[in-house]
Amino acid sequence: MKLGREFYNRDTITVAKDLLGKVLVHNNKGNIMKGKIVETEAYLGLRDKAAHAYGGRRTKRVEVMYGPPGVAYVYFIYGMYYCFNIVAQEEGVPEAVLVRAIEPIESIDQMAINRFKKPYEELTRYQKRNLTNGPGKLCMALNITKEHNGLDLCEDTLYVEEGEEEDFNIITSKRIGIDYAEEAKDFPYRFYIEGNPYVSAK
DNA sequence: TACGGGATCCACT
DNA sequence: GTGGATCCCGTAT
Repeated sequence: MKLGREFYNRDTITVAKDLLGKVLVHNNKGNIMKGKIVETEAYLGLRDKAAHAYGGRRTKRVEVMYGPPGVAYVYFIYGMYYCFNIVAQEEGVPEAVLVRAIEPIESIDQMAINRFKKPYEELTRYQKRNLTNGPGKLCMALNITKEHNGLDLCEDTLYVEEGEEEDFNIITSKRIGIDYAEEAKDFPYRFYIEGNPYVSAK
C-alpha cells in the first residue's frame, strides 16, 4: 500500500517519525529494491540554520523543497555522494525529511553489487553492516541519483509503502554532520528505531 | 574501535 | 574559489 500525498502534507517532524518502519521502494528498470526506513532527520527550512532553505533561501538546488509534498529532493554532496530527502508540508513551505538509513528487505544482492560490486554472501561482516546505514550509502545501494531529484513519490518508480505491523521505540536525538549550524545543531530532529542494526549512529 | 585525512565536484558566492 | 545533511581506508590502540 503506497503512501499518498496526504501522508507527506503534514508537520515535518511528524512525517519524519511516521516514516520509520515504512518501506522505501525503488523500481529500478524492473528491478525492485526495498528497504525499511530506520533513521530519518527533519529539516525545517525557514527556522533551521542546518537546512538548505534556511531563512527562505531559494536557489535552483533547493527549489523542489518549495514544491508540493511527497516529492524527492536529492542533492549531491562532498563530491561523491547523494542524499535522499522527501519533501513535506504544503506547497511553498521548504521542509524535508532526510532518509539516513534503511534495512535491506528485497534485492539485497543488487544492493551489495551497487555498493561493493559483489553479491551479498561475498561481503565481509563489516561490509554487510555498512550496506545501507547512512544517507550516502543507501543512495548508492538503491541507485538513487540526481536523476531522481524532483520525482513524485506518488508515482511508481520511487515511493514509500506501508511496512509490517510491528512495535518499536523511537529514539530522538541531535542531527549528524551539521556542526556549522550554530544553535540548530542541537535541535532534536533526528529519529531512529531503537536497537536496529542499520542505524548509522547511536 | 577510534581517530584522521583524502576523495572529488557542483551549487553557491 | 570555497566547502559540504559523507564514506572509506590506513594507522594506532
